[in-house]
Amino acid sequence: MTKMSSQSPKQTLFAEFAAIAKTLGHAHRLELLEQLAQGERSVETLADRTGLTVANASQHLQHLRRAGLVATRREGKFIHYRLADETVLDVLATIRQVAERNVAAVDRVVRSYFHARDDLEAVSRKELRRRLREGSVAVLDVRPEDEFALGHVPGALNIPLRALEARLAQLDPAQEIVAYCRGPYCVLSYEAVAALRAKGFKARRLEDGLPEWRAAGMPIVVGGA
Amino acid sequence: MTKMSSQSPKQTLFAEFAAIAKTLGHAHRLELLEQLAQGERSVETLADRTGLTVANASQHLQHLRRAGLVATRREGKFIHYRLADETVLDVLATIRQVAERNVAAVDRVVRSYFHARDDLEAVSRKELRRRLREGSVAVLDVRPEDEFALGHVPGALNIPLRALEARLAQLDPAQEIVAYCRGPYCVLSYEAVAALRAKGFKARRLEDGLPEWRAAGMPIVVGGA
DNA sequence: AAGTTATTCAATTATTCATTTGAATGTTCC
DNA sequence: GGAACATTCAAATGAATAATTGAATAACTT
Repeated sequence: MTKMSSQSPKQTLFAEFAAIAKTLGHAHRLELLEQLAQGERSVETLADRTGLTVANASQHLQHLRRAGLVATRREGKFIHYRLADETVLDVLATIRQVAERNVAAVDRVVRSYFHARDDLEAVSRKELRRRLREGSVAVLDVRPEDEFALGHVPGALNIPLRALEARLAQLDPAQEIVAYCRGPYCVLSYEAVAALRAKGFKARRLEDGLPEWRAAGMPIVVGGA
Repeated sequence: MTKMSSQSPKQTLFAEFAAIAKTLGHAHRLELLEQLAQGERSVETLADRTGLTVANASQHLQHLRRAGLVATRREGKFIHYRLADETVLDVLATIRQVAERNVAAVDRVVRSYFHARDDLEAVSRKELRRRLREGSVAVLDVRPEDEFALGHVPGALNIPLRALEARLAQLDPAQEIVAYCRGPYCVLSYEAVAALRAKGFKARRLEDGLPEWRAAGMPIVVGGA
């Protein structure tokens, strides 16, 4: 990265910025970062979640670490990776923004697969916080248990999407339900809302997902089910 | 980019995001974008400013265009490139932020070459706007004439850095001077401030540069010297 | 100390990328 | 129409990157 000492300071900086961008320039690494946005993770877990081999995940993670995007912590035989910084999420968010605005293909996918927009309008973070205080809403976290354990919205009930059908009895049909999952492009909460509505529940999505909730400084509870 | 139709929507999106990031992952392209942040430019001008051959600049520009980061407009024999969107600047800014926070090499360069921090504290945009209204300050644009012509702070005097020494007489020694140039890592204004101070002027830098001023919604004047 | 497990390293192969060169478009000007 | 110019294209080169494999570390367990 910093081989040439004979370049101007500006060129040095641009080379470093480029190195960061280049590191973000791979779908697998973005997936790893999305996972890490939920919380700390071991290499094996990450490999599992992203469908990569352990060796391959390890390589990509090291790439991310060299670029300063993630950090590690050893605990026994495990090495836990985490995002280096909240600003990493900001970069991802701005890239999304550029893509949604300027890449037709992205706009198309987002429109067709995600926001069946007019239909499933999302609840804003502020609105959810207000209604949590009032107690006028039930919050449903449809992510896997372990992600829930790493942090969730206070008072949220954790029912992973695949278990939802079987556990409908735990939900109060009288109260409106707000479902959330991993982030803006996580389909879990969309599917949860669709499933709940089919069963006659009043349900909506939270805008984005837990990492964005956390990043916005909203309250988080850490710990078991 | 969009070859596989057999992937999930999320994977499609991540692949598109990665394509954008990868496009940003080259120092030359970042330099081109920095130039474009000043305003529209022809290929030859861009090649000139960045020290690239025309063919090479053209290739990189097309790469940027394919990624949706820049747009073009033909005018006679010239093809003018411009940023596709203001959000492109946001991505660059967040990458800078991550780099300054998490890459030691960047922090080092920024500290040593740029903010001789405590010494040359920058004027905020808001403060400059206020003082412009009051008329309690002289604004100095030290970029080349053509960049000045593409847009500048109202009332700014344009003296490119290399002409500064010769044109000191145009400046009022009684009034404080605020100098600016292309952006956070443009050295021109640092050097201008240093030069002015050496001559006994009271001078400070504007934070960042013109593109950021513009992006913040501050007033801009377009047109000749 | 030997075995187990999590992660990384090193070496290999296939692929993609950056740059240069010279030719090809498309536009203006005469 | 033909010369002059700005830009792009196509092909070729060398360099960098991604994924796989099997071996090497490093920590825990017994």
